[in-house]
Amino acid sequence: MRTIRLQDTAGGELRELRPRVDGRIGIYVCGPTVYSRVHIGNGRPFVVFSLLKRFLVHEGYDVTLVSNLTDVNDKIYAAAVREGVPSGDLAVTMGDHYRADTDRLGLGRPDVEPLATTSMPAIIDLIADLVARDAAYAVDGDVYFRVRRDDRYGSLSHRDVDQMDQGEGDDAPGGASLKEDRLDFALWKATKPGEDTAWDSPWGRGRPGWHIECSAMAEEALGLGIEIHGGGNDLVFPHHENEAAQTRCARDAELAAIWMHTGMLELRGEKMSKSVGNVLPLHRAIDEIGRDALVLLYASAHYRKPLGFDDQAIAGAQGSVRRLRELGRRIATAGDPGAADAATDASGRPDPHRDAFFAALADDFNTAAALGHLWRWVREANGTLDAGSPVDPAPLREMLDVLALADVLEPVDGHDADDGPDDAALALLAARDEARAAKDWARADALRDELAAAGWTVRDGAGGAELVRGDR
RNA sequence: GGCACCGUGGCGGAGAGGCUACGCAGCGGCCUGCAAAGCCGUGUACACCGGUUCGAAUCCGGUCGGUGCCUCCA
Repeated sequence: MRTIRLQDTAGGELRELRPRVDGRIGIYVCGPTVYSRVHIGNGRPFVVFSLLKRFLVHEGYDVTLVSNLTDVNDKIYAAAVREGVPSGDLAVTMGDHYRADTDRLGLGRPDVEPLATTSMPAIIDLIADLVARDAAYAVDGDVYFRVRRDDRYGSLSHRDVDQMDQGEGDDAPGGASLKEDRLDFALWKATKPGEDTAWDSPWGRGRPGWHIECSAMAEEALGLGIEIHGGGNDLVFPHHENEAAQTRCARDAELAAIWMHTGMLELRGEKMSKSVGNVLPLHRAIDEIGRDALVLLYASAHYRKPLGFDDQAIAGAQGSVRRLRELGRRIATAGDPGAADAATDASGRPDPHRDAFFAALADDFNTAAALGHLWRWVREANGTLDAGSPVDPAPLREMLDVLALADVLEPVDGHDADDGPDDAALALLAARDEARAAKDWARADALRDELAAAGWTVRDGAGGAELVRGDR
């Protein structure tokens, strides 16, 4: 196993990944609040942590990826009222959409996907523990977390509690606050008129606050000191700060060893978010861009950096996928060079590009740098093929597999069953061969145009002409 | 205002004191009847101004511009 280092938001520096139990890694990622279809910005953590899991599995770890769905919350109530449906129904519908949309990414599912609504016992227990420890207090059916009780509050997001306190703004727009301190936040909220779901608790009927559910679900699924806790960097404060504080005060232990945060997607230099209105829904992105190009696009930037999404970037990713496909096709037609170990080339030498690829991933999961090495491999392979030698695709497949892109090497190219040229196309090709033999270039070119219209690209090679599926 | 961070060639995007990735697009060449594909080559790229250094895109200071969070947000 390689030494793997990841940037920890709390420490602000690279931290070595050290499993609590040898060979086992737990990852908890904050998933979406299911009140509408997810967009490609929401998709980034899903992709990043799914790919990270693939990499860790490749490295020999037994990985458990847990990602929750927040299915009770103000936004869901509001959206349900707008649409005139029960909030529980809306959450179920949108949860189903979320799973279906992310399924289409082809990255598999997280191992566990807990729901807030089915985690109530753990949530209530955790709140009760906080109350018992005096880190939380109940008022009129609400329960609040006593922020100043946690002397390390602010350590994750690098904020000073006293400075936070100086901010302005109204605390409770609708009325007087029940909080002892304006920094305190709700663990449990008494049910209000207009809210159509509520659960019994020692403090009365109500529902959990947003932050507490993650502390409870994460601990329930993975225990304390989770190797990696992740999410978008817009969750650092207050969500993750609060999660960390809750667990710390309830358990005298840290919830996570490494806090990993993904950067925002940007459209025209602005964060993509529903409130800005510049969103591209994930399912539409998959339709329009293509699953492979989309995954490649996510992988093309380091996960912590902002990633610009524009037409040229999308076209670039699509072009890259085409090149990969083309190489896969060339390798397949060139024949089997004899199986070699994935870590060595066909002649038994170590494969430096493959090694550099995985080393880059071990260094703060730098998929962008890793791709750079993959492309060098691609270029060399093409050169080998140009020279007439076969190429062993095993190292390439190994690299692409970690990025969930190995399917581009499949000769069948996608899901169409009707692979292979039909008789009509083959007849046109034969006619063109004749015309070429007769040096009737005009006729040969006309036949090539006909083939193109039928969706076939003619490729003249040393072994004669062949037909390749044209680009859309 | 506070905290975190960013400004790299047409676009995307690595890197982080000397070796100036990579992809897409462009241009030139090889190959080809012509193309396509591939290969080779190619671009005054590191916001600006100072400083440190033998040497800075990389370090320090400042300036300008931008982003995120500080309220729900991946």
